[in-house]
Amino acid sequence: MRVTLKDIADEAGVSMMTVSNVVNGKRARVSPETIERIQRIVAERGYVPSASARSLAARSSRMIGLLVPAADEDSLMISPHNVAILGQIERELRKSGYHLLLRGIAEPSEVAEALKSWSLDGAVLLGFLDEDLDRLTAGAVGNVSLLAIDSYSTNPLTTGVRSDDYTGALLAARHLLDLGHREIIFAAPPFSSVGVVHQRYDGFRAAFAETGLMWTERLATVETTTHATGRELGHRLLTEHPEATAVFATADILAIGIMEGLSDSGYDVPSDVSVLGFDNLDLSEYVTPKLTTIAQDIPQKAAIAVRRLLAAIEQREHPTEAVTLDVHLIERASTSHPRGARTADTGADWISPKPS
Amino acid sequence: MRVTLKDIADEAGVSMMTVSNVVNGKRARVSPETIERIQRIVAERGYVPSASARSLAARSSRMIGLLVPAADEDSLMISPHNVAILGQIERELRKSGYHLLLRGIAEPSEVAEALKSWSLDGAVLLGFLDEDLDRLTAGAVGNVSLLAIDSYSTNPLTTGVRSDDYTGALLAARHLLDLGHREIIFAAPPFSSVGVVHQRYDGFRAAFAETGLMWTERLATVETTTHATGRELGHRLLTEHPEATAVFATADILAIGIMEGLSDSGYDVPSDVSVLGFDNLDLSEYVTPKLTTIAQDIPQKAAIAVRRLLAAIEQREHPTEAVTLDVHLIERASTSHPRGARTADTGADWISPKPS
DNA sequence: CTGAAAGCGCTTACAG
DNA sequence: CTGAAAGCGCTTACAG
Repeated sequence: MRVTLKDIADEAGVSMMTVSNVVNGKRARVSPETIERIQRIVAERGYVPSASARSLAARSSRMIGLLVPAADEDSLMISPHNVAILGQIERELRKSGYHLLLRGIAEPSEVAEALKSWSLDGAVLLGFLDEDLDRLTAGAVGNVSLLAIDSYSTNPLTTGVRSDDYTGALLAARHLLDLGHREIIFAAPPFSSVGVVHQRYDGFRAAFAETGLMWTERLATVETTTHATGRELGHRLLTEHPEATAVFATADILAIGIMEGLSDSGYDVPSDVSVLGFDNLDLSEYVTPKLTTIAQDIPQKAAIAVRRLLAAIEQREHPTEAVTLDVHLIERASTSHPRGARTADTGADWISPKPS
Repeated sequence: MRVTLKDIADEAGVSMMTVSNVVNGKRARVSPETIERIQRIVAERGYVPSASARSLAARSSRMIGLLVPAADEDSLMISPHNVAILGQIERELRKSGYHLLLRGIAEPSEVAEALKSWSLDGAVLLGFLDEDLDRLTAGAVGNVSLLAIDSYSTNPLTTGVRSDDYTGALLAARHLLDLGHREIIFAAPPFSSVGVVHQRYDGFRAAFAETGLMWTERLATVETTTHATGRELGHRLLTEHPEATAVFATADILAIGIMEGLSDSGYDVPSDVSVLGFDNLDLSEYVTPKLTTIAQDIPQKAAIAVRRLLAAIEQREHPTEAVTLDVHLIERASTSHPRGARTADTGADWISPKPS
């Protein structure tokens, strides 16, 4: 039923080895005529090599794992940012003749399991916290290449590829400072001393330091980075921080939730409070007002990640230097100069909203 | 280096077969003590079976392909709707011990190629047009189960799982008719006589028929279902259809673009034009005004798809009856009664919008 | 309840 | 430039 190497070899009157060489593009070892004849037969018979057999014999699968966090009973929570990454990663792998195994990871041991089970040549870790990386890579075999997206971990088993989070936050804070804001809230999920959010925290504070100002610690913490928690934060923001005139949120989706929460509570963005995000999701242009944010080059991030991973795999070398990609500010309508006074009664001293 | 079945067998003093039976849960054939001893050794040694070897020997991979359209040089275009589906599919497969190969399909032949190469047990086709399904499944081998999401194709090789698109559009049109609208535009990508959009077209017209009204054919066609094309449509909508008071768009993302285009052109939604979408994306609650839309149960759609696919695989039967899932209307702020007169000057005869 | 043998479809040295 | 043989790590009948 299935067409095999042997079938092709028999029909072509050559050995399996020769067919194998042709199929795998090792043409130096075969005469041109033989190559052509074999290729014709392959096409005619619709021969497709068995990836399992190849993996088994060659100890390499040409398959890469894309590992993402998954609570045990939950669906994969793929953020809009990570969807874009995923799509690009698949494309880059496909272009290079690799396949992609998508796998949700509920427990650390599952990383090693996936790696071993399918003899994966490598894996991309997407969406994990740096704090968890060591535990996750614990059982990884020596010869698989691991790459973590958005990681600042110094874990020697993984390479990191990320945007310049420090500079992004610096640009964000600078923008708000330039507009005249002084009381700026840093809205973020809980963060430790390592990782993306901490970098943004550092960059944010650095902007104050530059200008000689002191940043009064105004952290607003959300449990998770979602629209819902952002909205909730928006509701209580000016109650808890009545002096605030601006918010920098570490993600667009969070910023958008905050804008809605503020709006619910009768505040206007940006005239009462400026809001600035991070990611430049498509979504940030769909909301009202359009979100000022920090843009990362997501396709480039994914492309570089794949290229580095494949380089490591194919040359059997493990580059450990991380890569950091540029970011820039995109100014839209959610930030403006601060007002002197503020009132929760939007009807009072009414300011003409931008035509929506 | 790698721990194999044989290693475990040797250490346990039994045959490979016995270990294989234990690992695969065929416990009826092994004594309890042996089972326990083997399981202990497996855990100690960190034995993970080789999926390639198993696939090769068993002619079944326990791997399912998730096949999505991909232009050759493009990244996977995964719509928000399909992201949700993807996450759920991965979860359901994982729960059942299957793995997921994610693959972009640029040419029809790649479907058969992916299927054969990895000896996939089955595949889910996500995001393809019904028109293309026959061509895509052409080279599919007999024993793989194929399932198409959102398909009305009668292709005998595939099962379809979809939402009740006809009823969804019916509910949408009824809602607008009930509000008093008569001049309603049907905004959609180009569609043929089969498939999701056509179903919605039929349901839409059926609502008019119910009430004894005639629907004057007011089709507004967009090239693709995206925010950008929607916005563009919004710009020209009332120029091309000055009598229109409402729009039903076949997707939320399109509806949201249309709202923005209308707004750009100085029209107010819903007081000038009501807009109604389809999908109930998270996004539909983030925009202003919040979008009235038709909700589908996406997790259920994915879960049922996987369950049916696995049932077909494990029982070696090919159910061909398609499944249709319920939908319902979610009324938010983008629809309201039509106005008698209309003017591009939103300030004119102002109607109080629903509190957002 | 347990085992020995054949075979799944390839690739990898090693020869010539 | 081409080939014969061994082996990758499993499962599948078939025996006992």
